[in-house]
Amino acid sequence: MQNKEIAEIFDTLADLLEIEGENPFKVRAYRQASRAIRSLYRPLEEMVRAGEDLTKLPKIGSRIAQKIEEIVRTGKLSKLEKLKSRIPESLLALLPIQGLGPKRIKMLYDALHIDTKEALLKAAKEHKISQIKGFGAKTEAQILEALTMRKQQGLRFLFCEAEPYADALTAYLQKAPTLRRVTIAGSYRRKKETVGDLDIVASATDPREVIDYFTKFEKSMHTVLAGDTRATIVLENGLQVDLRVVLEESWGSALHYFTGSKDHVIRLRQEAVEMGLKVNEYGIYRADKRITGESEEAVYRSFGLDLIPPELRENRGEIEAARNHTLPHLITPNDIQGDLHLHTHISDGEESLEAVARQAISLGYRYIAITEHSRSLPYTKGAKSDQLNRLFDEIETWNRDHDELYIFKGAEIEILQDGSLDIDEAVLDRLDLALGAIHTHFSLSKKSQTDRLLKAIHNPHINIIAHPTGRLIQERNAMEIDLETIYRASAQTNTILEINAQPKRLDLNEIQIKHAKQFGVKFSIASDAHSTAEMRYLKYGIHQARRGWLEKEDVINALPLKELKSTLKSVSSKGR
DNA sequence: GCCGTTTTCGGCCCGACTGTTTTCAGTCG
Repeated sequence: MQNKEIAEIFDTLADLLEIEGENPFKVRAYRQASRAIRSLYRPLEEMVRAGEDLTKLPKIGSRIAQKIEEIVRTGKLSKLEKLKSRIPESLLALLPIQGLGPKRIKMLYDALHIDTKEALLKAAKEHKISQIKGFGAKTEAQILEALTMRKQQGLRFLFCEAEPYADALTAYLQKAPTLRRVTIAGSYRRKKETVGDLDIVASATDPREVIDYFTKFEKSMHTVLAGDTRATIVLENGLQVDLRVVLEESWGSALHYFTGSKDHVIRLRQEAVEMGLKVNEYGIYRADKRITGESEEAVYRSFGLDLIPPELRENRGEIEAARNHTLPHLITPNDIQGDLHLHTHISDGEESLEAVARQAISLGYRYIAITEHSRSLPYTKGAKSDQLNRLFDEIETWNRDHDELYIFKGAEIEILQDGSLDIDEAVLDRLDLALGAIHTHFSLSKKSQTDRLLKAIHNPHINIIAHPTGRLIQERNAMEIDLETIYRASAQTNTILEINAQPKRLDLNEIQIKHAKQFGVKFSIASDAHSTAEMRYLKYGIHQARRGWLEKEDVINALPLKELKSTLKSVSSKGR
């Protein structure tokens, strides 16, 4: 039982209890516990087995600790099972529908026994919903419409999918009448790997004018709501966009509030209450007197905190660090000196060595590594030894003729099921840099998978473990691995862990990165590009690294060429 | 159900918008 699954049980419990009408604070306690569990480094299963005191964890008290123990022991939670016998679990599918919350779902169920989307659709079409007390024709129409929207399916967009729309909206809004400033806030500003919607904050002398202008955006399909200071539209691709417009004096407070995360903001508001202050999106107030709110710096300063970068605002220790002036100096794109995971048309890439090298130069890199797949993978068109040898000759020629960019002779070597490497010894000897990677057998037992990776980590030829957990966002779960063991072994052998920047991978994730760093692990942020265009993906890896609290010193491809070369040598002398 | 240098009881962030209310509940962020 993974932490994620335990967290899901508490989410389900919270949702069903809320529909049943349970005390909202109790419901929230379960949700907070769920979020806390998702942020944990260590598997709860392991902690329970070791008899550790779970109530030491934030948001976990004695009652929830007992429930976690029950879940780990039996795989189920009897309280939830009993609840399901009173309320059909299928009602949960109705919660994401815009405009439907727990109260109305309960009313629909009590009045018409609606317990599925299909039943809801049928009732709406037959105009039965508008006849229920508390519902009307507009609500019925709204439900019908919401049933066809993407958001109600609970789907999130990859950051890079939202990006072009974010850019287009920013450019569009900059021309809005009376506008002063505009910024995309929310999870997009925090650089999360996926975003549920776009939150935009603007300041203007006449907010209403900006709202009107916003709803006329050409890619808007539908206006969900539009008031004096707020509006919501849905774009052609189903992406929902919320705009909030404030006066210039509230810019900082509004930006802070709409950047979130929710946990971060609530935490600060709780502290505000203790300090006798009130915080809302318009400013910070003592009694009824407004103290500040014009900038984010000022907002944090009024709490005695340093400015916290958006990527860290998750209530995972950043507030304490800001108070102690120990926030990390996060790595920036300018720190990156090169990209250590790249493909050309020799394996499954699209372009030539020359094209990749030229692109690297235009990106300002000092070095790159070409890392073709080793032979065993049919779908990745693994390179044969003679092909690799010719490629390496070509690289050596390049390095002889060019000073501006150094190319490492690399390979992405398949780690076989037993942990051995799928590559010819002769090729191995010519490599400057070897990535070890897993592309098959994702569902081995935790023990076998961990042993498989450990063997590769201890292999003196392997410098970097590429996309260590194998997850694909919204497609494939991370492999079951004992990550602490992997971090410890990586640190001990100076084996680098990759932060793979492919938008669907972003592997390791931010929680794993932050945890691994505590073990002394070093990282490579790499694009894994299969075309020159994809080389720009590296920035998504930087997002992830920043969310994982990484500094320049944690990242080997922020090193100058000479130091990187000696670092790679020290890796291949591991275990000797 | 969690939490605690004012507390082991009594709090729990705060506000906008909509529809169906006849003064506000529900939903959302």
